[in-house]
Amino acid sequence: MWRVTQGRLQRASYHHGDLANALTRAATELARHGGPEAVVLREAARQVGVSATAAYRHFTGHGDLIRDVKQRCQAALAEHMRAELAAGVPASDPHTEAVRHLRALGLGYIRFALAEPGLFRTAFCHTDSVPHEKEMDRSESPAYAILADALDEMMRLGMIDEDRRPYCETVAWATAHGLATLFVDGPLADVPVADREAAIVRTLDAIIEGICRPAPIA
Amino acid sequence: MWRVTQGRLQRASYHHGDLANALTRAATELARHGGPEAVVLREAARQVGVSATAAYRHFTGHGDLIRDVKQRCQAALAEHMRAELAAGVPASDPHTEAVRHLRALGLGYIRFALAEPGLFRTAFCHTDSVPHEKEMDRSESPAYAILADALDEMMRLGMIDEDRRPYCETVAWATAHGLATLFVDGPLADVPVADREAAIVRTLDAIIEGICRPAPIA
DNA sequence: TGTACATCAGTGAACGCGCGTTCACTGATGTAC
DNA sequence: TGTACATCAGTGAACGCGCGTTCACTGATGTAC
Repeated sequence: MWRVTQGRLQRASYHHGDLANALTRAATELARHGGPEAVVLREAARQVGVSATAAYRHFTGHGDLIRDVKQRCQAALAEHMRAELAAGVPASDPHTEAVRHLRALGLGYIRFALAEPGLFRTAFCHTDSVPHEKEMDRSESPAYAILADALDEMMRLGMIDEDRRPYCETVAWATAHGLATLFVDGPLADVPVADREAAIVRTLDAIIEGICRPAPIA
Repeated sequence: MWRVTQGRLQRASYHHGDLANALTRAATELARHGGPEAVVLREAARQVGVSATAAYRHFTGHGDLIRDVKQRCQAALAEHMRAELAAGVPASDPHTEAVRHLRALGLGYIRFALAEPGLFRTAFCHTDSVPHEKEMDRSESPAYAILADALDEMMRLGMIDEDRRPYCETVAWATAHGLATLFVDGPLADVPVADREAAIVRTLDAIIEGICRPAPIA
């Protein structure tokens, strides 16, 4: 599909063959380095070595392109969480194992945000939502499913009371998300790494306790 | 300073008298309705009824203007939190009162975000940080001080162990911030109001417990 | 009390930029006969 | 096995937009004498 001519990389054929993917990939790379603002249709085309107009054969426009990029970023986040979970050592005690799951997901979330701030910001960037076109259901996200499973398991083990089970996903998600955005994007971006790490551990500890324990406070 | 001539509001004098403030106020109004992207120097000048060039007598440029707007937004958030706290009934029991403080601050944070999404997003918008110009110290924020005081009080009352006191501000902040951004900006923007309210209550409960209780979990 | 003059705070026209998008087009591909 | 032709996937030039910003300017204000 490509060949080197006079020291320059050129397309061998007039037709690209996989332009839609190539554009999305290039646009994702732009997002990686500059966040959602950097996702520019013309620049993506430039990177691929194609005229800007060519993009319109595969996307209805800029909004269509960035939607794809956003989904890739969300998928990358989910994959990172899954990997963090897989990297740990399973515990034999089911209680410990359930907590490990929760902690790994939270840590994976935050680690991804810190490692790939551009992709993270893009995954949650503000796009003019198209009301008739359905938003990706969060229950379809593999990471969300793992989280829900971990919480279900905790309930089955008696670590979470049945009446306190609802909305636990949101509790966990909000905590990880807040931590990530404050450190990546926000006012806590400048705190020293050691403090940041301590705050992350402390926060994950606190939220796990908050989810697990019954409520003895008025 | 202003008079009505032929049914149109016109400046009575060539000099405005308070243009810097007027521009910041107009720009904040833009932020209120459209978030940080809507803070456009030319539009602010238009709203005030002044040429765009006039702004450069009072701001070095667009970045300077939006920095001021951002600070206003942060101040508005802090004020909202303070008001939420003041609106509640103080409890005689110091334990209950300390918890009330924590909850009111969190609730004020989230309520502000939901009531004024544009201002909230602007308060935390990504601005090219000027390294030599010092970022506003968060300990200067009145809301942050109230939070820290509430946590100190809890420690004094024995509700928080001394060794678990550090980073509690971050724990609380992250939770409220995550909740706010997910609901305002993010993937949870479409959940029904009843679910949203329940999730908020549940999350605040959980985080307060997570902060207060000692850790019986391995 | 008046007047010259420096300074301050506005004006309007214009520039350059890069974007998303449209247009009329052309080269490549595949299919019917 | 060739060939006509519809269709697909690219091209390059151009448009309009609104922005931030600069320029040379002018009207208003205040101050020294």
